[in-house]
Amino acid sequence: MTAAAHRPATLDDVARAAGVSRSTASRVIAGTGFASPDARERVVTAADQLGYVPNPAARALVRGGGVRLVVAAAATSAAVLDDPYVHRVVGSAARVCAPAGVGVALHWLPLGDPRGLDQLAADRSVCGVVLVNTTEALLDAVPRSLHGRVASIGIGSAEVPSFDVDNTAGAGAVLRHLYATGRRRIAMVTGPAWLPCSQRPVQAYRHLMRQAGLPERVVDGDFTAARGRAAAEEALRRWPDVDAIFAISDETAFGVIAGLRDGGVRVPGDVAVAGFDDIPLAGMTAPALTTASHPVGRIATAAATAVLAGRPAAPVTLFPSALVTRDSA
Amino acid sequence: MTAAAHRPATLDDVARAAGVSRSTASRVIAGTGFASPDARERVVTAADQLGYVPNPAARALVRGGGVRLVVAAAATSAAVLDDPYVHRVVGSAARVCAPAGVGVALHWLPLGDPRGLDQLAADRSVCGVVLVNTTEALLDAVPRSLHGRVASIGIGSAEVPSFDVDNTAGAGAVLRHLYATGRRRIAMVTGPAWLPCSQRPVQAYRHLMRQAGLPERVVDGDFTAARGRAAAEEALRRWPDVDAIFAISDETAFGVIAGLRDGGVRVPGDVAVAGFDDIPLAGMTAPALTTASHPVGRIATAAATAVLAGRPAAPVTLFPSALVTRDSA
DNA sequence: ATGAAAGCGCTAACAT
DNA sequence: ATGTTAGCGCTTTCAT
Repeated sequence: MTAAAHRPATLDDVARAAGVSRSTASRVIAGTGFASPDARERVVTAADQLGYVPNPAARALVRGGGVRLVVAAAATSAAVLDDPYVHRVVGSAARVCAPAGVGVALHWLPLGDPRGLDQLAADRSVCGVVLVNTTEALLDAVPRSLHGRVASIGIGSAEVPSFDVDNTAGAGAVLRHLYATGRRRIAMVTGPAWLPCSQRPVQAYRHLMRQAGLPERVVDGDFTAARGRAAAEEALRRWPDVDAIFAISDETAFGVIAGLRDGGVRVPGDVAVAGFDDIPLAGMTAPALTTASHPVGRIATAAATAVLAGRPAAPVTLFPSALVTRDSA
Repeated sequence: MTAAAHRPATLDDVARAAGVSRSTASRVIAGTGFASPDARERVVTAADQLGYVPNPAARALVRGGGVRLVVAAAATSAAVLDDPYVHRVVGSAARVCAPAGVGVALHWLPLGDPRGLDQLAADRSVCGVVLVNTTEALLDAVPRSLHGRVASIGIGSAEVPSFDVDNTAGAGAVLRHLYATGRRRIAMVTGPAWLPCSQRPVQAYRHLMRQAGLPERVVDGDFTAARGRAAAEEALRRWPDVDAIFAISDETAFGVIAGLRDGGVRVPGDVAVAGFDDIPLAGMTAPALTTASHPVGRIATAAATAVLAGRPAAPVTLFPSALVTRDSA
């Protein structure tokens, strides 16, 4: 139960203390194979008396299992390593992996050069990979040897299961809400053009606008608040009659609101603004932000769990996006 | 350079391909010991021809190094495992550890029961521990065997080096700013009472107020925006003449602003509000939040680096807190 | 049901 | 300078 031995106990210590062979001790500790009730009892007792904790590294070595799950984030720059969203994925993964004795590592995959994946595949200490900001090129670059132990938060492929929020439906709900509340000249601030999963809402937007006979007004964004601010100015300049702006991230939406304010435009009086994600602060600002909530933690957890399990997951797992109507739209 | 072998190459493969012994190959790969220029050349060539990547788990096993750095967060509930701040620490740590082949794990240490630390100490796959939300009790519970490979983000002890922002100076700067801009009835919303590092700003507050002959007005907080909102109402009720509120986290500050707004109080006209942390959104809201910026990423990076290095670090490393004056105060 | 023995991939004395 | 040898802590046939 206790015993903070200076030198951590090994399985050998346990076996010796229990008066059995290492093999027997291993069987009962790992819960595999047979052992007499008597032996089992003695091993368990010895183990927690010595404060024994199995060494996952040694275990992984012999089983060929690996001790690290790596979160590989594609991006144009290494700044992605400081991204809050990525950190949230890493945190969730770390939480899921800890009980299994698996640690999480964070790698940057330069956009044009997905060779980093080969390294990861060749590293026997890597038990699996969770892709973030996945692109088609990245998917194509996934080595065969990673099949079955890789997952994508974002788009997927035949070999790489996808875990993602239902962006299309989510964007649709936001847009429909804007329409239902009387907005007819709706602009959209997008995510980075190279990021497929951020294009989906754009497609939904274009589709819906066309269908409703409304003008399509898209300005490029990059998820940041600063860009949102600039995007608002641009929107105001190009389309003075704009009455709603849908930003593809809450950060951007807050930037848009700031930009609108700079331009003397009232929100939601003159222009409604909606975000996407529902970050914790979304409900605290003035005006409180209308947005769609996304279970990022659950998505990351599911992806990491699937990779950890090592068996092929469903090709696509979609998580619901839920409209949250507050004051800004 | 390439070669996505189906079975990842081992050191043996490299040695064989290079026509040398495993030891020689090991020496040149690990960069330790001697090797003739010729041998070195051949090993290097063979290695990258085979796409060889060393197995950190095997390496750790023989060197007794460990393959996981664990971030251990003390808290009253497991909810801490989802905390954005903790995730930020984990993310930063993961980034630092990745090149060393070390993964990061996230553990919750229940407040009253720090025995989890013994487990971590007994786990030979754990190369070190970074404590978050450190308390005195936690510090006392750090097993001797962890000494030299543990660090705290927060308070430290003789055995556990501390990496923290200079809370006292930071709070002082904020408070002085409030005073300099004419505020005289300043209230403070604290962090959780059990968290030592959140008490430091409170002490600074009390000290400064006393020194200036100003009343001390403290209301308990817990870092959340919801609590900030309630705290604002409470402050308004207890001290109708309050003219400034200093919240110990930006989230809380936004809650305070919301609460003030609920009460029909203008910010900063009637009451100035200052936060603490400078989260990304702090500059985007209306009013933009006056706060103090804290290099959380750098702190986490320093702590993880120290643990990874394994040699005793300076007892206390203080990071500067920088006042950021915006609109709210 | 249990033990003996081999080996996962690597490093580090110790020889040579 | 290089190879030989012995493990690191564990699981897993294979005998018994």
